[in-house]
Amino acid sequence: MRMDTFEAKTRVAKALAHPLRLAICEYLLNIKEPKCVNHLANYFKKNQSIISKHLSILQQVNIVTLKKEGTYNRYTLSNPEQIHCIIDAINSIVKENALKNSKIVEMID
Amino acid sequence: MRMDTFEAKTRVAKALAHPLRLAICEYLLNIKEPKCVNHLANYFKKNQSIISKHLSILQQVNIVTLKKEGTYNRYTLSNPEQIHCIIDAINSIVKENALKNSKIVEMID
DNA sequence: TTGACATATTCCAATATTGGAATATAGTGT
DNA sequence: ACACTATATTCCAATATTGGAATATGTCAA
Repeated sequence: MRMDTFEAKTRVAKALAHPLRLAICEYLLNIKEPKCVNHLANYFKKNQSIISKHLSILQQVNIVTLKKEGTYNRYTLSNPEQIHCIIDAINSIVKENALKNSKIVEMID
Repeated sequence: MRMDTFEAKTRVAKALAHPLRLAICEYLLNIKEPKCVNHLANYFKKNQSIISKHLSILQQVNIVTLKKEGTYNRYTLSNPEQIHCIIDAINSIVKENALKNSKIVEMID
């Protein structure tokens, strides 16, 4: 198995592996509209520079696309279907884990 | 938006965000059989301790399940369908990026 | 019990990621 | 040119992740 193939895949996975970046992706997925840095900063109650940096990380692996409109930089998901698949799958795993843990708690009680 | 929800999701995403762990998942997905640490160590040409540690990380978020058989610890994917979705989606994004980059190279030529 | 094998864990140094503050860049209107 | 707004980037200290070596645990069979 060639490991170098996995470097590119890992870059994408890493880009998603941060709570704020994952939240931004889920938000952009639901809102279905390009959103600017300031809007996201207000929405997530974070510094503009933090949001900008995280968007840059997402953009580097083409999870997100930037469209400039005047002074506004509006970001959208580049591949909404794929991001949808990933987020759904992750949510499903997390839900199953929560369910499993609650059953373990029942056994202890 | 509640950020604490994303902590659990991020744990899963982080577990996948490593070239060897992603490769292990893809391998287990294709092989469809529980594999032991030693087998994976040989296959990926890595130390037993490295493989064991990465499997432990995958197990902590229930990406992988351990079945003990004598001295052998055999690991399988806990949620093959979801992992399949995630890996397919990541591969699709990576492929699209490669295509896009090759087109940019064409434009330069 | 002892040895052999399979696996897990601990410790540690190197490296990577992170957030915050400050600074830089860029566009728009006056 | 200037101020104003939106965004990006740089620098830095704190924290997290990593691989490798050594060590510990666990199982079986002689």
